[in-house]
Amino acid sequence: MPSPHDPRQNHLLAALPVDEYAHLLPHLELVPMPLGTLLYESGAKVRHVYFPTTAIVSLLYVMENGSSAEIAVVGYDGIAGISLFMGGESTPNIAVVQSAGHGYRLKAGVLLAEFTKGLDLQHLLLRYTQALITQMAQTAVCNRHHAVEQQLCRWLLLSLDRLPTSELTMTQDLIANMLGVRREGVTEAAGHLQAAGLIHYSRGKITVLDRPKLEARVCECYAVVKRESDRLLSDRISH
Amino acid sequence: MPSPHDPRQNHLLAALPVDEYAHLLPHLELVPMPLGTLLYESGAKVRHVYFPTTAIVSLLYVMENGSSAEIAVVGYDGIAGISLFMGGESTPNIAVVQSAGHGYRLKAGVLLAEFTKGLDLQHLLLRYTQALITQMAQTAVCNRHHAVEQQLCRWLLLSLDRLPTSELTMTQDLIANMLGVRREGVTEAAGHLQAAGLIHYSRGKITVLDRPKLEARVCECYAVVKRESDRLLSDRISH
DNA sequence: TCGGGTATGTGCCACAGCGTACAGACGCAG
DNA sequence: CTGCGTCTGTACGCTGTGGCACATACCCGA
Repeated sequence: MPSPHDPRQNHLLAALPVDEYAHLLPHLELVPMPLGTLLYESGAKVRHVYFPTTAIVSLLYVMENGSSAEIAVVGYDGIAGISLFMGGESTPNIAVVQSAGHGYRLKAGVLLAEFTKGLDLQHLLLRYTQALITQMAQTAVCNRHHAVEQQLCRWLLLSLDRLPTSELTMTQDLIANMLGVRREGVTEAAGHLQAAGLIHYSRGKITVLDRPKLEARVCECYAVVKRESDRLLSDRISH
Repeated sequence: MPSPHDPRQNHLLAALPVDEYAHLLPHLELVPMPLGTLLYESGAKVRHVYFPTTAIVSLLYVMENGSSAEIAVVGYDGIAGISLFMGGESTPNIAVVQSAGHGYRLKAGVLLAEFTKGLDLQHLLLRYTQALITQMAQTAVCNRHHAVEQQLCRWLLLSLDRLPTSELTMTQDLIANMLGVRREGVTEAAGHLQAAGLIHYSRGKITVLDRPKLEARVCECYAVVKRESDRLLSDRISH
């Protein structure tokens, strides 16, 4: 009988060849990741990296005045803590659990040792980092040019892609913090989407009813990120 | 008598230990980089990487409707073409010369071979990439929360940091394309700065008269990027 | 069952930025 | 010196979003 938890639910771990995976496996520690957990603080040294399986992690920048903006989002497709192997050990951003679930964590030293060998893990993590860079770049573009409603669509789709069901637990207030807009703006945009029958929500539960229509309404940013992620992280790793 | 052109004007090349630098040196090709040169197209395979010395390169995303937004800027502090060693070979962005000058380019294969050895060059490029990530993330934040005038200040300071003089050749129209705003918005913001005696400009020449006051008026984004770049790329590389 | 906290809906005003149009101002080529 | 193209300045209305205030709806626990 298979365990409900398996590190290979994370796509990066799943893409590793068996021998490299075997090196990491004894060190992978299953951790619950409840909503709101702070994985990294701004400027703090990274002690563990996290491979989410069912949780979703949000990378945020918090401004001096307290308002915030989401930079990128990480789910079972990725890893939180790239500054470790990029060599900086910390970033000015924070990482917060946006959707509760589980993940596997690894002590910094273990990952670094394996990364330094320069084998498949390194290639994989660097390609993933490039996908993350694309996501950040597109976030910048979207923040510049697109309306709140479109950004909400993008955000919903990015979350949906990282969840097993089409229901997400997330208040409008939290979404507003992620997007860096007013809560009322989210209320209004979500009202439109609900009126059009694309979603249903009530008190922190959002259900996506019609994903195709959502994709029809989103800005090009979503597709750019999706296409690039698929390209970079198709299971066949090309060297 | 020293040549006016020296690869070590580029800080990444300058930070390399002599033996690794020696491997690259025979392959480094001095190239003029006139204003507007397209170094990479969206999705095109990277054939060369560029180490600017006196030129400045802008990484842009161009939307389907033709409008654009700057993602990050690269000068003598960096390298254009990170997708090569990150493993993706291409990105959805373009790279354009924003300020004319020179740089050294290297064939993709040469850089990749040296990068794969996993020595100082690799560490250096990855740390630089992290600095670039910070710049992108902060661009996203700035686009979300800050006014055009502050973004103009940030843009001027980022450019100034990568130039030898305090004069930049750049029409307001071009700046507007970079920032992804209207030309009139730049005119207005620049008018304020000129009235306050911070800058002087006329027909494509902008002279910064009072940098300290410019730094006083810029949003926190500039300092975040600067601090992180300095931290990651101080000449002593820590392993 | 009732109360209090939380989540959502709505309205109002202010204003920055967009789209558009057009008027100077400057510089270079002829 | 003249004319034309380019760059910069200014004005107008419009809309999306921010800041604020408050009303309603829902849930959970006492």
